[in-house]
Amino acid sequence: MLNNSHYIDKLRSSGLRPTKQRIKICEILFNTEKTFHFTINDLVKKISKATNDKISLATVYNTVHAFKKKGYLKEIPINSDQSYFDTNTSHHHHFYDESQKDLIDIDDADVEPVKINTRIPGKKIKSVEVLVKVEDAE
Amino acid sequence: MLNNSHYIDKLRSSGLRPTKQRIKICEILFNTEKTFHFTINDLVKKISKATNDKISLATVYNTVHAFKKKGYLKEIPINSDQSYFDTNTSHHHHFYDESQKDLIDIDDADVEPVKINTRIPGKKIKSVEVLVKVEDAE
DNA sequence: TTCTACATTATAATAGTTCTAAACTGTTGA
DNA sequence: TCAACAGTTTAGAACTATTATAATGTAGAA
Repeated sequence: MLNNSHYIDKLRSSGLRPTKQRIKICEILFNTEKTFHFTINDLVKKISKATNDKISLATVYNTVHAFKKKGYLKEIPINSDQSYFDTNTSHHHHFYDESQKDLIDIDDADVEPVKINTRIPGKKIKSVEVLVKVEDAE
Repeated sequence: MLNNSHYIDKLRSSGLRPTKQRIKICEILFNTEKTFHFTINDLVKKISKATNDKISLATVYNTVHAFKKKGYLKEIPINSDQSYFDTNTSHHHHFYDESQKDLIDIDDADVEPVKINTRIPGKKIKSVEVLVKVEDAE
């Protein structure tokens, strides 16, 4: 059994009740050193590997959306049949290998800051995402 | 009646048979001075406004995908419940107003070229897309 | 004109996601 | 401690965008 008090505090402090489902999902998403990308489907598989108490699909969706809203997850804009999420919420961009359907972080040091020299009146910038699509070089 | 020989040539030269459905869709997509963004649903509505001969949904999907493949349309990577396409195939980026679900072109002159100082071995870059999400400034 | 490969069509199927409404649970405060 | 309530979970239905199917139609070549 892991020490979950950290997650309990984290959840409670952001106004989310620390239910056992949410704590379990926190463990799966945030207990690793390395951050990673996942789809809902990936997460469901991880959950069923990690525990015998199954978590309903609706709860997985609810939780992922709640975590996204609280800033614990980021959604990555890709055209795909499913949504990709990232446990790395720090500023960074992505490669997307369409043939392999593989998402790869780009170290922020490897990207010159993107300068947008125009604004939309009455709007403020929420995020700037760069997606670099790659394919096999022949 | 418009002069469609241009579209007929365009279609034929790219190996697509110039059917009346494809020509009609060309008229709707490419007859305007200004380029624009659309979803499949938007396009279906435009078609039903523009003509009495309805075009089946499957054909609309087929045609949009064929046009995309030929480079007449670009798909814009956004997380959304539906895909967005752009009749502007030149290099440029986008603002996305999530509250209004509104996509806005960013003039390429207003964006400093995005420099990616890393590569994935064996892969070549296919596209670099910047998506700037905005929200209402309070 | 006839043939054939390509296109269109209506409809069914699929898949990701959201909704619903009932059961359950964490939290608060008496 | 316990009742009460709001927030949460759940199974399954519903929804929606998209793709597949298979029959019919059509453009283009011979």
